[in-house]
Amino acid sequence: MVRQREFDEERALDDAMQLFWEKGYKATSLSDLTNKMGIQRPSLYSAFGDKEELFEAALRKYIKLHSSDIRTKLQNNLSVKEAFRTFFEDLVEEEYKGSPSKGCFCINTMVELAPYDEKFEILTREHQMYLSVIFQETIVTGISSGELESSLNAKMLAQTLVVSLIGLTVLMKSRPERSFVDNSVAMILSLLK
Amino acid sequence: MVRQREFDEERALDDAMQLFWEKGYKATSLSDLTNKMGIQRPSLYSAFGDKEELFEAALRKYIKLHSSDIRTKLQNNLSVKEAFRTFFEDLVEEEYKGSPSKGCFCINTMVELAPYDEKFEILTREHQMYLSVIFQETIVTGISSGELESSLNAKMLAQTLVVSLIGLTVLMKSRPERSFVDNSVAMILSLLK
DNA sequence: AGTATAATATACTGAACGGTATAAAATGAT
DNA sequence: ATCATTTTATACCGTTCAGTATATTATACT
Repeated sequence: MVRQREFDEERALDDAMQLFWEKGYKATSLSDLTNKMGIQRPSLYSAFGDKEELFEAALRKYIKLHSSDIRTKLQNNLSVKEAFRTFFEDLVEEEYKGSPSKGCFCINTMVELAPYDEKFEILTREHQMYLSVIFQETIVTGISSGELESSLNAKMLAQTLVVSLIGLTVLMKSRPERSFVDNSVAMILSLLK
Repeated sequence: MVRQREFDEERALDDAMQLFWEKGYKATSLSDLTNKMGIQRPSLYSAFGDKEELFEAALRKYIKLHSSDIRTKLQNNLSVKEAFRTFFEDLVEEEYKGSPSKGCFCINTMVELAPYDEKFEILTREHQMYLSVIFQETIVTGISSGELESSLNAKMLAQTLVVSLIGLTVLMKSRPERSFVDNSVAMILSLLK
C-alpha cells in the first residue's frame, strides 16, 4: 500500500445514497454522483464498481439504517398501541411539514427496478419481510403484556401494517389532502385492538 | 386537408400507453416508442407533441380506462362485500398467475414523476381521490341496503381501501410469498363489517 | 393534369450518457 | 532519496438520447 485514499468511503457512499434515494437509479447520472460525492470518476469506479454496484451498496446501506430506525422507534415506547400510533403519525407529519421528503428508497426501488432485476426484487422483498417481522414481534409483545387482545393474529396484522405503510408512503407522493392520510392512519390503527 | 394519416392515432396511443406503463418515463426511449407504435419519429411528434406530452396523453388514457374498469368491477356484484372481495382477490390472482403484470401505471407515475412535476402530482392525486369516491359510493350502497353496519364511516373506510390497494400493488412488485398478500387482503376486507 | 398541402421516410444534430485510457501526483518501503 | 504502487485529475471513447431539417411521397382541390 502506497498512496492512501483521500476521501471517506462511507461518507461518499452516504452522499450517493441520498442522491439515488431522491432521484432513483436512471435519473441519477454519474456526473450528479461525482459532484455530490466530491470525487472523480475513476475514484468512484475503483472504490465502488460501476453505477449499478454503487446503487446496490447505497440501497443496502439504506435498508440497514431504515431497519434499525424503525426498530428503535417501535421499541422507544412502553405502550405498543402508542408506539405504532406515533410511528405512523410521525411518518405523516414528516411528509407534510415543509417540503416533501424523499419517501422510502426501498419502495422507490421496488417500483423502478424490482420488476426488471431479480437482485433488487429479492433485496426489496426481504426488507419488507424483515419489517413485517419487526412489526409482528412488537404486536406479540403487546399481546403478552395484555395490552392487545389475545385474539389478534400478530402475523396477519403485521403484514397488513406493512402494506399500509407502503400505501401511505406512495400515496403521499401525490400530496393528497392531509385528512385523506390521517383518516387512513386512524382506521389502520383501529386494527390494533 | 390533403394526405390522410396512415396510422390509427388511438391505436398508436394505446401502444405508447402499454410501453410507458411497463417501463416508465425515463426508461422508455423514442426508439422504443416508434418501434412499438409502428410509426416514424416525425409522425409521432406531429401527432402527439414531445415525449412528455405523449406520456401525459398515455397516462390520461390509462386513468380513464382504469376508472371505468374499477367502477365496472365493483358494480358487477349484488353484494358489496363480495364485490370488494373479488376485486382484491382478482388483483392478487392476476399478479400471481404466470408472469408478473405491469402493476398500475398511475402508481408507477406517482413514484417516478409526481415528486418532481406538479402536473403529474395533480393528475395522480386526482385519480386516487376519484377511486376513493367510487369506493365510498359502493360502501354507502352497502350501508343503505343493510348489508354493512350503519356505524361504518364510509369515507374513511374508502380512503383506507385506496391506501391498501396502493400498498398491495407496490408490494407485489417484489413478488412476496402469496400468503403475505392473502393475509393482508383478508385483514383489510375484515374492515367491511 | 397540375398544384398546394400534409404526412411520411431518411438522415442528421448537439448534448448527455456510462465508462475508461493516460498521465500526473502522492506515499510507503527499501 | 529512489522506486514501486495506487490514487488522483484530465481528457477522451463510443453509444444513446430527444428532437429536427430535408426531401420524398401521397392525396384533395382546382
